[in-house]
Amino acid sequence: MRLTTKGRFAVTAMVDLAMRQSRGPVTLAAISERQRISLSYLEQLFGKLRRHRLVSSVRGPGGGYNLARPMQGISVADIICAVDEPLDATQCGGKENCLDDKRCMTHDLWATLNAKMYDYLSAVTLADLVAHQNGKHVAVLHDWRAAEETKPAVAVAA
Amino acid sequence: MRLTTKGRFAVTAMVDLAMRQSRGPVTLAAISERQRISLSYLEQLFGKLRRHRLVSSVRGPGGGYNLARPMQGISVADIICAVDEPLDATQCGGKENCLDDKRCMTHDLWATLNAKMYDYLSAVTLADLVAHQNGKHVAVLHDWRAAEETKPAVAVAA
DNA sequence: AAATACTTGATCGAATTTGTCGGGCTTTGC
DNA sequence: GCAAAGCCCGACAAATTCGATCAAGTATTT
Repeated sequence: MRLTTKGRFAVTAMVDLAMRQSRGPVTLAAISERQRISLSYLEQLFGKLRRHRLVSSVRGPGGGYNLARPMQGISVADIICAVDEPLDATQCGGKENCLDDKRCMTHDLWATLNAKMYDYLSAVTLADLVAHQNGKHVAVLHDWRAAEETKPAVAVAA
Repeated sequence: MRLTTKGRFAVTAMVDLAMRQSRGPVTLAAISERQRISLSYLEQLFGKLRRHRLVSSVRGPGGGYNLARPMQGISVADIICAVDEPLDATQCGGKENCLDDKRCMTHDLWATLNAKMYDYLSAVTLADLVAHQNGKHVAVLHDWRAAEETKPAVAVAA
């Protein structure tokens, strides 16, 4: 799972959409203005989001986009995967013949790390982000890590 | 914090280095061959890693690179930050005047999410990855999330 | 029913980033 | 001095990012 500005834009736009869709379809032009994202870019992003069934569109005046599911059912990981499609490319191509002998170090390494990132981002839903945005306390966004007893060798100062 | 293939390459190379540096300096040519990363690219990467004091170099025959600190003190986040320098660019430029009224949604949103990713990747050290590579069980790479009682609203099926 | 405004949908293009190749230079052990 | 290595640079293709323009669909108005 890659984590780029593209995914950020998509998540930002989706949060904006989630916060307003109670008042009917939301236009990309409005999101573009509020979030300062180029309209053209949003169009591409929402094209992918629509093809991945995360949003549905209503054309014509008064139209715009709606969430395809309740926002409790849409995770950050869903959004990022939708816009960042080519999610694999572990450089070995997913096969195991990546290196001479056994499967390359990279493969297992990143598979593990990727799974962790994915786990976390799957646990954060649009509803969580909207609640956080409204000043509420959201568990996933604060005490996600285990208590002290499972904390590993702590990282060095950044 | 961005998460791109560049960072992956750097981490892979650093794990390779960590696994062999007990036998003295490791040459980029050797890493290049083992990990199938272009030598020139490795040079660029290690240039940054050296400038960020994560590795030190020894010139001349028999030379190569060493870790600048023990591998327990080098986190994945350190490596990624070193090679991905322009880490900010939250599109609002770090200021708070990014949107009309209050600081833009994006800012706070990604600051939070970023901090989580960073926290996690800071907790994983080169030593952890090497141990995992050697088939040992490493806590951070498995049960990182809190026990059931703190688990938040669970994510939807992917 | 036709015109029109609004909004999605698709295609193209420039700018940036990735990753590779090649060369030349410097340091240093032999 | 020679060869092994780091170091630095510029050129390059490929992929990604970001933006602009045009085409198509639909509700409202006339």
